[in-house]
Amino acid sequence: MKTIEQLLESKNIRVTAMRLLIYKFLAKKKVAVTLSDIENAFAKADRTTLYRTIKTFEEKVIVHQIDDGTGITKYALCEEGCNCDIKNDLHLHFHCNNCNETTCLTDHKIPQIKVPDGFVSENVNLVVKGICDKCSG
Amino acid sequence: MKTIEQLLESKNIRVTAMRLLIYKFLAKKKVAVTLSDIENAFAKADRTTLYRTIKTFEEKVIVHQIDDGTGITKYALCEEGCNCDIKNDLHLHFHCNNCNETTCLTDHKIPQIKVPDGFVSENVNLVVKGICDKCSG
DNA sequence: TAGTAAGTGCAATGGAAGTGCATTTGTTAT
DNA sequence: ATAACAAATGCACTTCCATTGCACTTACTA
Ligand SMILES: [Mn+2]
Ligand SMILES: [Mn+2]
Ligand SMILES: [Zn+2]
Ligand SMILES: [Zn+2]
Repeated sequence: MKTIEQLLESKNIRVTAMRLLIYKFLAKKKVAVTLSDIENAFAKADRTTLYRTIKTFEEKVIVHQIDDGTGITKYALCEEGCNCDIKNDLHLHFHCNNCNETTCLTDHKIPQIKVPDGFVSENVNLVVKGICDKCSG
Repeated sequence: MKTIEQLLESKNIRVTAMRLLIYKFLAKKKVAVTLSDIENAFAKADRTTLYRTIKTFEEKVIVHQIDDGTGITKYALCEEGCNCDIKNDLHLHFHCNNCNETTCLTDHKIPQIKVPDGFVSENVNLVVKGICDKCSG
């Protein structure tokens, strides 16, 4: 089990207070977060810093981006050893129409999708919408 | 085979010049279009009119919206007898990473997706990304 | 410890989406 | 046909998220 510091160093980005805080925030959350979620959590920090931090995390494959169709991009921590950099996430995402939260279903892999002749599939984005476990209870 | 006029009337919306033009534009295109594609095609018309026309078409299930992950919503004509109103499209969409065009694969239906216990699936958005037939040739 | 590269904060921009209201156009009833 | 009404259009404005330029500060490294 790596520390966050070790993780950041292994990705060749500097360890800063802000990055540690944001990483911990993401780790604590069990659902994907928007930039404004982060802004609300760190009201004292500048938006741009938070924005660029998350972009750096994305670039270094510490988080992955999720487009759940709400029009607002969300982010969630990557699994260790994921290959978010090659393909998009192989796991699927669930967006709750009730609480509006988006969850990584990390152990639900996306099935093989057939495309017509001439088309080459490189990656697949799959978002299931419905009612999440917390809301359906 | 219905005329466009008959189609619009059957959906209880008025036949106007603009609507006919936009419908024909969509029919001519074999790929999904953005609002600004339409704006470019009808530079003389007001943006709002185009916007509201496409929203009306969407509401009346003449077009369906496609979120291909580019951040810009696209639209494409519905098939006759589709049920875009109930679930999202059952067919899948292909986004070309080369030409940036999005195609309806109308006869490629989305497979059944399993979700964990407690989650209820209502609809599914599936976008395959890669190289389209025109670009892979 | 000086120099350099990276990170942060502030201000401004841009694009897409959406709304209020006045005007025009089409439909319907007299 | 014409008045009355409803729907469609055009213009102006707004909001929200994403993104960038530049100055300043902080962290690494020779
Ligand atoms: Mn995920
Ligand atoms: Mn489609
Ligand atoms: Zn929920
Ligand atoms: Zn292509």
